This record gives sequence, structure tokens and C-alpha cells, in this order.
Amino acid sequence: MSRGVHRITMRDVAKEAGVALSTVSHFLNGTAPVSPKTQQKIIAAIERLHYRPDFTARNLKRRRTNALGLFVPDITNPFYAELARGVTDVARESGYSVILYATSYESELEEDFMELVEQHQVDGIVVSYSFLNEGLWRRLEESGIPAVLVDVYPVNDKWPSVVVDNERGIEKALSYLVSLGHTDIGYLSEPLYVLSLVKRQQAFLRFVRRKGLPLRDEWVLVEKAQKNRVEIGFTLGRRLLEAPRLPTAVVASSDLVALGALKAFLSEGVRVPEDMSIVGFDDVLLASYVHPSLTTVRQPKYEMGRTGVEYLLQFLQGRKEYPLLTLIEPILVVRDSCRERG
Amino acid sequence: MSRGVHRITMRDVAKEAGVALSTVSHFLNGTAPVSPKTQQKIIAAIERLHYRPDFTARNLKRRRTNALGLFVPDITNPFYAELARGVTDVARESGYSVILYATSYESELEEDFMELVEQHQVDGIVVSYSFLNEGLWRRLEESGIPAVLVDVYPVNDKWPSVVVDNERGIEKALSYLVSLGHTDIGYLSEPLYVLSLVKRQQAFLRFVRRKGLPLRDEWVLVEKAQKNRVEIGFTLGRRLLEAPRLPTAVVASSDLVALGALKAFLSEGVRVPEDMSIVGFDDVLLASYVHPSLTTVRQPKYEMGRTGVEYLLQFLQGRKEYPLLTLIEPILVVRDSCRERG
DNA sequence: TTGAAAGCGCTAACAT
DNA sequence: ATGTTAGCGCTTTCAA
Repeated sequence: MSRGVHRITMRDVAKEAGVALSTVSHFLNGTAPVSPKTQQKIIAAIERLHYRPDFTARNLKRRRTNALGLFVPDITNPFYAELARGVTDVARESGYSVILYATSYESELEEDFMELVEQHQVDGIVVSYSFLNEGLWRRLEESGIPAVLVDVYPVNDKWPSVVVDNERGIEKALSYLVSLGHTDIGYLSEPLYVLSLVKRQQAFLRFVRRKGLPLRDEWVLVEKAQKNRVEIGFTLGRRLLEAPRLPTAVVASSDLVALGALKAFLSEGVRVPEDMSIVGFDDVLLASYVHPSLTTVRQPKYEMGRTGVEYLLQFLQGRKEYPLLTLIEPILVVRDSCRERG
Repeated sequence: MSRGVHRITMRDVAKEAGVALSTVSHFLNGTAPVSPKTQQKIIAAIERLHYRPDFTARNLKRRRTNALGLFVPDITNPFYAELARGVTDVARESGYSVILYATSYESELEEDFMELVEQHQVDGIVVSYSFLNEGLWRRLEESGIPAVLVDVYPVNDKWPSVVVDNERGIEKALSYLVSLGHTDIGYLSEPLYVLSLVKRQQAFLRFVRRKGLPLRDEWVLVEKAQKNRVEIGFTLGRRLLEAPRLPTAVVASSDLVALGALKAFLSEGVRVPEDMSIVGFDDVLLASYVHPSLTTVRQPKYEMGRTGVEYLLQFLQGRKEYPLLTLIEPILVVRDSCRERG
């Protein structure tokens, strides 16, 4: 397998074309004018030899890698997958590769990732996950590698952050439920491993207090273990049903949690939305394809990924025409999982 | 951002430690014995200077990139996301990065991807997608970059291929339905853009003929457009319901298609499994969390990804202890979406 | 418009 | 056990 096989280099092309090595380089990069005649010779030589520039060598010289890192906890979570799509699309359009780094919520793996960064394997990085190991933020900062945060609130004053207004999202969900006559509302959440999730829960509690709605401990369930999101929703949904008195509606910390809870309710004979209304968060694709389809708070995941990389590229080009905090207005998408209180 | 800032190199460390450049290198790589005393000096210097080896330089010298490419059509499809998890996990364990390349089923993007490969930006590649542009297989072959195929049948005699026995899977699904008394069975499929999907459909038709089951054109629906899989299932499900006579069961080409069809049925008042049985393919996580939970043919996606990379790494290490074709036995997972014919 | 030459930071002979 | 040195393939002054 091409080990040891002579690789075609620019030197070969230069020789074949009968010009200097640097002329080939200049032509390829457009860094100096090259006469049409010479151009032809070079092109012909490249064709004949099937020459392809070697990026590693180019990168060593240019002191960059042409790669961006994408740091997410779980690529099988459609929220992060959509985000990844936005990230890879913009990166590709700009000639960058994207190195995918998913931790599965394991903090030991974060260290490995930081190695990647510190060894200059990426020019910049999109962080969509709060490090569990706090010290890593400092290491990242000290590495000097440009970073952007997506779905992560600012941690310093140099890395731009793109987040949805999580509090507003929860308020919209709750206002909607209240407008349907609901007063007894529960909240089901995955682990609060990210500030966004903390804010959602806080916004829920604040709203409930402000409106003077009844609140019981058994109605606010937060999972501790880093299990699969849908499984978490299923477990919490079941647990909720054990409460001595049930709420008439629940808000979930994410769509996956909502889908799990929906399953728990339906399989226990609790009808949705007749007996229980549900609102999710994120608006993953499947939200509109479950039955009943899920009312949810939409986050523009793909766009958030795109925006993040756009900021990062601006940074790499020395332009800084972006705000430190980009707060996106979430949209309530009304579907079939909620109904007026009976 | 650290542009122009002096980067700490091995030379700096050597000077700081008062030893030769190569001694530092040898120590770091374990390529020659280094006395404890010298080791201490080097370690101290590294600490003091916050030195990190530069991978680009190392890679140029070693003529490798330490990165693997992962080529999939759609990372938001949980099948590919699970696969990606397997791929990135094994790669990480072996010190490789994974460059994610998703095409969104657009064949123009395949070209970009091939550039990546030809410019030696990856040491090897996992292909989980049949190129729409046939010529690319040849280009990949000519590039000399080691490749493995996952969920793609062999295209030559050098790249190992890891696939589930798609025919067996469909046969298991159909046998199960027949055992429940079903004779009128439909088939809903996403575009046949991959041989696996062709085989599934063929297996379906073959089985139906062999068993002498009734078959109507309106029962075998294959989408042409590259839309979202769930949407495809929803559309085909609706279309199926327009047939003058309905089958009592359907097999879907994948779980996402099955979920879409399930939604179509339920929202048209067709009960599942009472009026219609459904079997999916893949066993994505959500299959067990929809209501009713989906009976499906399981593909070990994560393991397939892992196996693929393991083969690739063997190849890169000059060992070739793997078969050209690894055919995995699919498992029928019985849940709640099928019932005996009423 | 073209060419010669000096590295980018590292590995790996080879010499000591 | 340690040091010297020649590149890896490319970009980029600087000269011609």
C-alpha cells in the first residue's frame, strides 16, 4: 500500500515542466504572476504526473492544519448531529476539515481532546459542551487556539458564544400551557451538565413562582445519571406517574426527554394530550413525526452550528465582527401534544 | 491570536535542558534509551516551557496524518451516527483523529471529499456510502489510501467490507409476519442508493414470490427523492393508504421510514398493530421508544463501525488478518408493532 | 516573470 | 547514551 512508494512532489513537477520549484508553487498559489507558456507547461506536468499537493507539508510551512475541531458530548443526539451538519457545511465551504470529537459524557476523554488541541492538530474549535473538568477551560485558553461556543454561555471575554435564549424558550412554553388553562405543571430534565439546562430549569421555577402556580417536589424530576436522553425521559415519565397527584402538563428539558416521557405515559394508559400535555425543547426532526406530534421550543441547531463556524473563520482571518454573545430568540412550535385543560 | 508568537519547539526544549535535539526526540518517542538524569532534565524543560510536540511536523516526517476519514451521507441519521460512534471510539483508542465527511446525498460534494483523500489529509478511510459518481471508486483506488467499507458491499478485492446480511434480515422479518398469519404484506423503501437497500427490496420480492403471497404494485413503494427518511416514510405511508385494498402488514427499508409510516397510519386512524403491523430495519434507539414500540431487524451499527476501523488499523500496520467480506447475522427484535392477523 | 535557497518542527540514520 | 545532520514537501523571501 503505497508505503515506501515514491510520492510525486512539487520538485518532480518542476523538473518535468522544466521550471523552478518555486515557480510551480507560485502558480499553484497565485502568489506571483506566471507567464501563460509556463502555466501550460506546469499544468501539463501536473496532469502527466498526477500530482497532488501534500497538505501536511503545506501546513507545516503555513503553520496551520486546515482542520477545525468539533467538540460535542454525543453525536447520536439529533441536536448535536444537526449542529454538526451546520459546522461541517460551513467548514467545507471554506476548505476546512472537521475533526469530530465526542466524549459520551465521559470526562476522561476530555483530556484526550485537549491533547489534540495542544498539539496543534486543529486551527480552531467549536465547543458545544461544558467541560466537566473545569481546569480544561484554562488549558484551552492557554493553548491560544481560537474557540467558539455553541449552546454554551460565555466563559471569558474572548470566545464568542451562540446560544438560544433558554429562559425565553421555557417562558414561551409555560405561557402557552397557562393559556390552555394549565396550572399544575411538571418539569422533567436530563442532568444539568450544561448551563443551558440549568437556565431552563431555573426559568421554569421562576415562572411557576411568579404566577403562583402550585408546585410539588414530585413534579420536578431531574435525572442524575448520564444515560441516554430518551431513556431518561422514559424513566422520569414513569416516576412522575407515581406521584400522589398528577400535573396536567409537563415541560421537558429536551425533545428526547419529552419523547421518552411520551412513551412512558402512553404505555401506562395516560393519554396525550387528553390526560397530559407535553412540551419539548429543541424541535428535533422526529418531534413532528411522533404521534401525537410534539409541541416544542425550536432551537435553530443547524444555523447555530453555521454561525459558530462563521465566527471562528472570521477570527482566523483576523476579523472580529461578531458579538461576544449571540442570543437567539426561540420559537414555540405548536403541534398536537397539548390540549386545553379538561 | 498567537500568530507570529514564537512557538516552543523541540529545539527550545533541547537548549533549555542542555541536551541535543535528537535526545529529546528519542526520549519522547522511546526510540533510544535515555539516562534517568537526562530524562529529568528534559521533563523539567518541557514543564517549564509548556512544550507540546507539533503534529504537523511529525506527520510530515513520518509521512502520515494520524487522521482517518469517515464518509457518510447523513450524520443526522441515527444509523450513521451510531456507526460514527463506533468509528471515533476505536480511532481515539488508537490515537487517530476522525475527519467527518457528510455529503447530504449530494454527489458534487463527493468530489471535495476525494480531494481530501488525494491531498493525503487522511491515512485511511471508512466509506459508509456508495458513491453516486461511479468514477470515484477508481480515484479512491488510485489514490492508494487504505479503505474499508461499512454497510457497503465489496467493490474490489482489496478493501474489506462489513455488512449485515440484508437478505436474511428481510427474510426474518417476513417469516415472522407470516407466522402471525399475514399474507398481504407491503414494502416501503427510501431511494435505493445503496446496494444494501437494493438487496432488501429484492429479498422482499423473492420471499413473497417464493411463498406465493399476493402482491400488488401499490404495496411496494419506493421513494425516488433524497428527502429526509422519516418524511419519506410518512409520504409513502399515506400513499399506501390510498390503495384500493390495504395489506395487513408492511416492512420498511429502515426504522426511520417505519417511524414515518407509523405516523402516517396513526394520524389517518389506522391502528398499529391492530389494523396494520409494521417491521422496521436497523433498530435505532428510538425504535423502542415510540408507541407502539417498533419490531425491527437489528443491525449492530456501533460494532460495525468499530470493526471497520479495526480492519483499517490492521491494514495500516501491515497486518491483514481480516476477511474481505464480514457478513453479520441480523437479529429480529420483536416489540409491539406487529400482531396476529385479525 | 523566474529561480535559488532558507527554513517550518520534527524523525531517524549515522557517528561518537 | 548522546550528538550531528540530512531531509520530509512545501512556502516565501530575495535576487536575478
